[in-house]
Amino acid sequence: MVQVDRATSRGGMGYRAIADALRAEIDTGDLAPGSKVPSENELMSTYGVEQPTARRALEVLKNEGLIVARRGAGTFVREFRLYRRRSPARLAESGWNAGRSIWQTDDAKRPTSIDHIEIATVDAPDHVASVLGLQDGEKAVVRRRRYLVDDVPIQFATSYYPEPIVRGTQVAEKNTGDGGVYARLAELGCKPVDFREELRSRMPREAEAKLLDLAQGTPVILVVRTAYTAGGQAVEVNEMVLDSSSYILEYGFSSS
Amino acid sequence: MVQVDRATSRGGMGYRAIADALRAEIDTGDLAPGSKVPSENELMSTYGVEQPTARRALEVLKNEGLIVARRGAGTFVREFRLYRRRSPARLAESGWNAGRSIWQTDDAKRPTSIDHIEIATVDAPDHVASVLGLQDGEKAVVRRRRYLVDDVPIQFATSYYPEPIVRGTQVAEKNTGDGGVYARLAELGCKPVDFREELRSRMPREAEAKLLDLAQGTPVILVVRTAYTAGGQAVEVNEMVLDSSSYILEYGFSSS
DNA sequence: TAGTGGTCTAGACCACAGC
DNA sequence: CTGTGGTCTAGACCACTAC
Repeated sequence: MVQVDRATSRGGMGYRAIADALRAEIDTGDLAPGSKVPSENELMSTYGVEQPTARRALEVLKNEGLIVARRGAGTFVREFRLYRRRSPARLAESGWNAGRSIWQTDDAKRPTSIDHIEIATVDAPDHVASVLGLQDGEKAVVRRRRYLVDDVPIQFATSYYPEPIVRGTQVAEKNTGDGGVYARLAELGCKPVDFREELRSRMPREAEAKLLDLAQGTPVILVVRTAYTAGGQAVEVNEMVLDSSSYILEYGFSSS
Repeated sequence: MVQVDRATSRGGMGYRAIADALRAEIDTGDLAPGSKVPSENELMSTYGVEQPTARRALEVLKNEGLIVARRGAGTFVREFRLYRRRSPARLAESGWNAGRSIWQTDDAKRPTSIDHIEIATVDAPDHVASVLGLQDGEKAVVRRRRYLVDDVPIQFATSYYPEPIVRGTQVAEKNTGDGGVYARLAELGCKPVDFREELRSRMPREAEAKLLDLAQGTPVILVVRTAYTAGGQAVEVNEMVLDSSSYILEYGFSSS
C-alpha cells in the first residue's frame, strides 16, 4: 500500500491549495469585486474535502482582506473605495502635484461628517506628556472624534493640547469656532506652523476594529501628528487611527 | 434540562474568549515580548477544550500579529524592532523636528544592505507609463532591489525610469556611481526636485510575504514615490513594499 | 424552510525542534 | 524520544438570511 504524504498532498488539495486557487480567480478578475465566492458546501464537493477544511481555505482569504463573509448569505469578494488624505492639505491645489496619481480616488463629492465627539481634561499618557513638554501635574485637554465618509467610519482621532495654554478657551469646547482649533491656538500666540507626522501600520486591536467597523484582514494605519509653533513648542499631538482599506495618504515635498 | 447556548458559552470558553484572555496577558505585560505562550496542550487542559479549539485561539492572535509559532519549539509573544524612514531625508538634521518622537528607534548604528538587485528594460505597467508620460512603444528601465537592516529584509523596491532619457547611462547599470541615480538624472538635465509619496496599507500577497519573510498578521505598507523635475516632468516612479512591523515613517512640513 | 456561515468535539497522523 | 505546532476527517449543532 502506497503511503501518501498526508499533511501536504493526501492525493487531494489542502486548505492552502484551495485558498491559492480562489485567490488566483480573484486576481485574474474571474471572481470580480462584489461577486459571490463558492460556498463551503460547493468547495467540499469541488475539492473533495470536509467542511472544516473548506472553511479554513476561506479563512485564509478573509485574513488577507480579500473576501468578507455574511452569515446566512454567503461569502463575497471585497470591494474597496479609497479616500485621499493630503499632507499638507494645500497639496490639493494644482501644480506639479496635480499630475496623475498612482491610485485614483473620487473624494470630491463624498459627504463627510464627524460623530462621537468627546472632550475631557486628563493626565496625558507619558509619551504625549513628554512631547508636549508637560511638567508634573500639568494636564492635557483631549478631544476625541470619529470621521465618516458616506456615513461609513474611516478614522478615529484623539488630540491632546497643553491644558495650561488652552484652559477656558474654545479648544476645550465642542464648537471650536471659525477656523477651528488652529485658529484658536493662533489667537493664543501659539500658531502651529511646523508639522511632523509619524506613521505605522498594524492589525487593529479589538476596540479599534469595532469603532471603525473593520472587516477581518484589515490593518489600521496609525498617524501621529505633532504641531509646533514658530518657537518650536509642541502645542498639539493628534493620534489618528485610520481604516487602511479606506485611505490613500499623500505627502509632497521639495528638495531644499 | 437546561439548554446552554452552545455556540457562545457552552459552559466553557470559546476560542474567542481564550484568545481574549491571552491577549489581555500580552497587553498587561504578564506575557512579555519574546516569552512563551501556553502550548496547545496547556490550553486544552486549562480551558477544557479540544486541540482544534485551543489552536484556533492561537490562530486569532497570530493573525493579529501578536504571536509567532515555531513548529516543534512553541509559540512566542512577538518582538518588534522599528526602523525610521524620514521624508524628506533632511528631516534627520536638527531643528524643531529634533524633538521627542512618539515612537523611539535606534537606527543610527544598524547595518543596512541591499540585495536581489535586478535591472531590466520593460513595457511599464499602465499606471506607471501614464505617470511617466510614456508614449506607445516607449519603454521603461526598471530597477528592483531589496533592503535589509541587520541582515533582515524590510523593504522591496521597484523603480521605473523613462528609457528614452536614461538609455545607455549608469541608471541602467548595477553600479549607478557617486550620488546614485538622482545624480545621474541631474547630469542628464532631469534633476528631481519635487516629490510626491502616496501610501497605502494592506495584507501582503503571498509573494510579498515570502520576499520580506513576513510573519502571519503582518501588513505591508505600499509607498509610491514620484519624482519630478523643476519643469514638472515625472522622471521616476518608485514602488516600495515595506514590512510594517519594521518601519516608522516620518514626514515633516511647514504651513505656507 | 433550506442554505450559509460559525463553533465545537474526538480522534488521527505528519513535520519539526530540542533534549 | 517527547513535545510542539500543522493538517485533516467525520459528524454534530447553532445562528442568521433569504425566500
